[in-house]
Amino acid sequence: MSKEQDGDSAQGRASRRVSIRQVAERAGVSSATVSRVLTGSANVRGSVRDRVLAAMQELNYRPNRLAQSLRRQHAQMIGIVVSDIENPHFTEMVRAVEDGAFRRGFRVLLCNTDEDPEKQAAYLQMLEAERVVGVIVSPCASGSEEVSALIDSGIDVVAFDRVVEDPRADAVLANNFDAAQLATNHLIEQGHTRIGLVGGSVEVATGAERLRGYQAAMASAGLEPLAADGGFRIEGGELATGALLRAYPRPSAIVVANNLMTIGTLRALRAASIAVRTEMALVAIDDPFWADLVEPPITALAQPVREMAESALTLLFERIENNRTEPKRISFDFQLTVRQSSHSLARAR
Amino acid sequence: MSKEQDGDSAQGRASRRVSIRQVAERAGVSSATVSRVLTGSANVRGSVRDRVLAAMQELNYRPNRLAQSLRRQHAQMIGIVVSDIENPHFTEMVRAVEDGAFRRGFRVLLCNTDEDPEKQAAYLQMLEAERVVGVIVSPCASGSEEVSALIDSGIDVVAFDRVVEDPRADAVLANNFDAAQLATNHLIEQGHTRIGLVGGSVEVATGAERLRGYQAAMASAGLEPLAADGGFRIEGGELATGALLRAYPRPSAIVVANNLMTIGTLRALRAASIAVRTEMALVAIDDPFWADLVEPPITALAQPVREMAESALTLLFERIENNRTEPKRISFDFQLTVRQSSHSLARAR
DNA sequence: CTGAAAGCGCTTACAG
DNA sequence: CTGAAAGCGCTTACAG
Repeated sequence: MSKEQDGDSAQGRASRRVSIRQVAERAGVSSATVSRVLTGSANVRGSVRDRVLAAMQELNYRPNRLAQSLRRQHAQMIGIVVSDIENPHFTEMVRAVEDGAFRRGFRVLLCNTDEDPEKQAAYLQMLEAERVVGVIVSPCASGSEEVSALIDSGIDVVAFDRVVEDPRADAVLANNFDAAQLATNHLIEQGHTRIGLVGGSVEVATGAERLRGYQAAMASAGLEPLAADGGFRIEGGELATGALLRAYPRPSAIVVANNLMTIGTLRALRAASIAVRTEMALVAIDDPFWADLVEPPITALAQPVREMAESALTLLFERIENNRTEPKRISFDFQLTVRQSSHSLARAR
Repeated sequence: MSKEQDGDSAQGRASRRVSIRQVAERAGVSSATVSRVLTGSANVRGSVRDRVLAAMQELNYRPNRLAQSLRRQHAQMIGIVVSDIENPHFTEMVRAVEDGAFRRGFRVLLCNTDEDPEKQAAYLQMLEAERVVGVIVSPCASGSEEVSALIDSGIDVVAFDRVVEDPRADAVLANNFDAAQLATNHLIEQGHTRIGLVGGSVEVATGAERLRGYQAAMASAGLEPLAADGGFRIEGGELATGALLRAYPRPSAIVVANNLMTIGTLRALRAASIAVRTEMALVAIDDPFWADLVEPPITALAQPVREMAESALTLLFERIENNRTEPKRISFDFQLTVRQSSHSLARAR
């Protein structure tokens, strides 16, 4: 009822938005004062403040972020650029980033690139036009130009998973080389000698590093490497696994370089009626939630994605709020969880 | 090199942004004209247009979305409000929405509510302040006030999965009653008579509808219903399954009302050393990508999430671009995929 | 087809 | 502590 009494009651679609000005009028102060109580930046006399607050309430005032942002020269937003949010690795990362951003009063603009350099470029430029304060990006090949433009224009960027060329950016990385080496060594310790790799794209840094870690482990054990490229995707993993199965002698164990390809590998194995564990040992890099749901549960190397995401946010806000400028790079270790898919060859017999 | 020649070469962090004004000066036209070539809204003489374009190029001009949006009174953005993007159902939905929004030149603001009414309220108000053009929301209990405020202020909303109270909103729904009924009937046809339900929260419409569908199927077969509330979450599903297992006589089949709870059910069954299929038949509502990865593969009812998301976008843009005002409501059927987890009782013996 | 001018709704030195 | 005023970078009637 009280709502309806207001002179210019706001109902229906085309209702006039109430701005700082009408609040000021009703409270009998200047719009500058209203703005001051809004931002809490300057001191305002208690009684005046109360009048303003009351006026806001009565008029159902909502600040206009667009105006605030234009005035402040940036939006209270960060951009997240990932290749595909349907990859559980990024789903988790995005979830953690969203959470931390919300707590800090920032919104999140979601950008999927599909590993497409053009889409990435479009999104990066868009983020610049949108004047976000920062972006967390897991860059696909190239795109270094747009990243530099972003930084040039004063937007902070932290690279996630993969480095960007611009040395001014921060980076949160995982020790991919170590992970692949660890995975491979684990299988070697179980007595395997014919160990294949379903690897990711070597054009992507993570793919190349995981390949090298695998190769290093094989080399120092005096074993012959056997790698196929699965391009980090489900179908690729399926095809790559098929290729490994056709090798002679057929490997007795496989390291799979990410969670998506692991799905492909499981499919290929099922299609070929090859039993995981008894006929083919498996270690997966990435430890998605379904790794212990499948039968047998999969031995996996987990990245501390949540921690990594929080670290990325921390890095970002150190720049935004504390004006840090010297770039930082943080690396995280994977953690091996041994489940049933990687067995000792001895015991399997 | 040519970049460096510009009088006020823009380098380093604090570089002055180039605006429409400097472009206008360099091209020897008014800023109005620059704006016109920018928007493409009005005709501009060819030669003038070329001069402007050239000036933009030379100065590396980037339009300021913040200013555009303030002037136009809305941001080229839509908001997506879901309970949790880590639920594969929403992951897929968000992915599809992002895709369609990008194609239409819109950005996506991601909002996770965690089913928390306060967080949802905060996000809904934020979306209003941000002046997005529309929001797709899978609302948690309540929140109807903020939704109405959104619509009052001219922002279009379409409800996803669950209806909102405000009759002005569009809705994209799934036939939850039918799905649960179908799932239950499938198990009845296999000869099961003791069929439990791991249900979702009844405060949520989808939870209540799925429960009713289950109850209807049981009733018309003259069977006694046995339902436990799993709250649509993994742990809840685990607990609810535990409760069903303690019932006497123990059910020989379970319908699980969403994908998260199915994970919980699988865990509970494993913990109790009860074999899926031979000792406990299973039908899951939702068909996540891992449903055919587990052993045995799970019989599941899939929602056409992608289609539903596209439908939601279509609805939204009908309002935004074609000014449709009468509300629409679209329903989608689930599709049953029979896999190995639901067996005929006869054959199992 | 083009320009001068007003204005979107805020914030923030600058005075007092 | 408070107000008048300028300005963030655009767009869009209004004239011509």
